[in-house]
Amino acid sequence: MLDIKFVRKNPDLVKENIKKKFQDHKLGLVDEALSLDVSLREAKLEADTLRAKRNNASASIGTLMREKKIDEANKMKSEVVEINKKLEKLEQDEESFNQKLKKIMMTIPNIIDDSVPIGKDDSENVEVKRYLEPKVPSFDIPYHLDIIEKVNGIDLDSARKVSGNGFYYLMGNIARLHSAVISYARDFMIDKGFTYCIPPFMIRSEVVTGVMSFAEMDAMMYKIEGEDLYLIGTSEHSMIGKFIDTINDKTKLPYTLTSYSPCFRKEKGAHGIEERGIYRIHQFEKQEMIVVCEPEDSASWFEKLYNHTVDLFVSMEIPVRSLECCSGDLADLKVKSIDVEAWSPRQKKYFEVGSCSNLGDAQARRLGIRIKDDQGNYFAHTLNNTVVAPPRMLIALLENHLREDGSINVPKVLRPYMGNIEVIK
RNA sequence: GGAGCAGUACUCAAGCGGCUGAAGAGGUGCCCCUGCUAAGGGCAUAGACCGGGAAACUGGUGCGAGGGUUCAAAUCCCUCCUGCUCCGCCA
Repeated sequence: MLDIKFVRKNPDLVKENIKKKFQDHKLGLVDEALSLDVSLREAKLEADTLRAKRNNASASIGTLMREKKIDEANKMKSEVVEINKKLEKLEQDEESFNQKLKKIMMTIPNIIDDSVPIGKDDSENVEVKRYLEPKVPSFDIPYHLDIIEKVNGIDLDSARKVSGNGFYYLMGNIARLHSAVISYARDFMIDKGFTYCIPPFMIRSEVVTGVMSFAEMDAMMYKIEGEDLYLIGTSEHSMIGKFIDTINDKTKLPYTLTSYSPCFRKEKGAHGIEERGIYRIHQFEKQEMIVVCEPEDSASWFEKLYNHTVDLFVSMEIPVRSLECCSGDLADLKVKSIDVEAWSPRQKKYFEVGSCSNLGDAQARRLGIRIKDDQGNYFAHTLNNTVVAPPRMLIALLENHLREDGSINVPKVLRPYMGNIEVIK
């Protein structure tokens, strides 16, 4: 969400940015917002003047009553009643202008970073760099589910019976591998100086509507019946929620947090649940990182964040690449975004295992996350990035560490978390 | 989950319909006094958000949140949230 003052001063820049994102249908919104802004300020000025009159009149009624000048007081009272009648309409206008303006401002995209490549959709995303050589072994790599089933690592039949499609029982060493990845990722991030955090897994509707749009909410969030609570779709929800409406002491920044949580998603719409496997499911676990920092530091944090994910995967000997989101594929709130993709030797292509975003001050403005110094206060910048989401990343791990006999090599860094097992058979 | 009490500025706290945008105390800052220390005196100290104005300045909102009653709400009523105490129930 942009600052309306910024739009007032730079309408052309805002329009230019919309064009860069190939959302020309939104161009009209800029002028619409500006004219609503004018109407809103006019209504506000008029209403404020009336409110000032009312405050004065009410104060003098008090004085008159004390002096027992009842008649005069009653006369004033009826004046105030008149003012209130006029105000009623004006206040409605104020409210409706404000709502409309806010709604439009929510859909005007954030100004993207100059470095973001221009492109229409995800087909024009740009590979930034590859890490480790993407190898294809001489033997065939089976579908990930088959790999896991061969080592008795999953029970989908029971999960379907107990919870339905989109759930799984991870079993034995695969379950252990899953936990090992989470534990390793946690320690990896702690070593990078992040503060480990286990957040609430349910959040109030107030927070939900703060951190996402209604459409997203409908497509993703599970509601707890009879409670004003939703299961989180990612720990980012609780982690950013932690900072809603806060004024943060400049000296305490940056906040660099890494959080663990299960994630619950309806996955309604677009893709749906895959029939076979653990690529897209209703419940998974994720280690996340978020940063709340000074505006001038967000660009450098962005670089650090996605590189942490890259380093983590490289340390597990999984080839990855960084892929920059082009302008057209970039979500409206984001200034810049890079996906980390892992190599799939089966599909002979990379697939997404993490996503790193710099939101600039857009999220902070929307949620009221501010920084205070002796000059005053201003909006923080926020960033978030996946450290690792094991069920999905397990696909990459299994495919890249599969041996010809169907056993799975445990990456060295994970062995301490696996009772020093070297191979899963 | 039940019962009771509470939520006011950096902190504690008074106020319980108009004279309160908020007494008082502490803290903090500046100044004075004191050989040093302990102590004392004076002055200042609501941040935030949204408007208007070239500016000086000025209007509005704001006493946990949201509604309501009233000419007028920190103050009365309702809902919710949070904290504390007791009971119940549990890892």
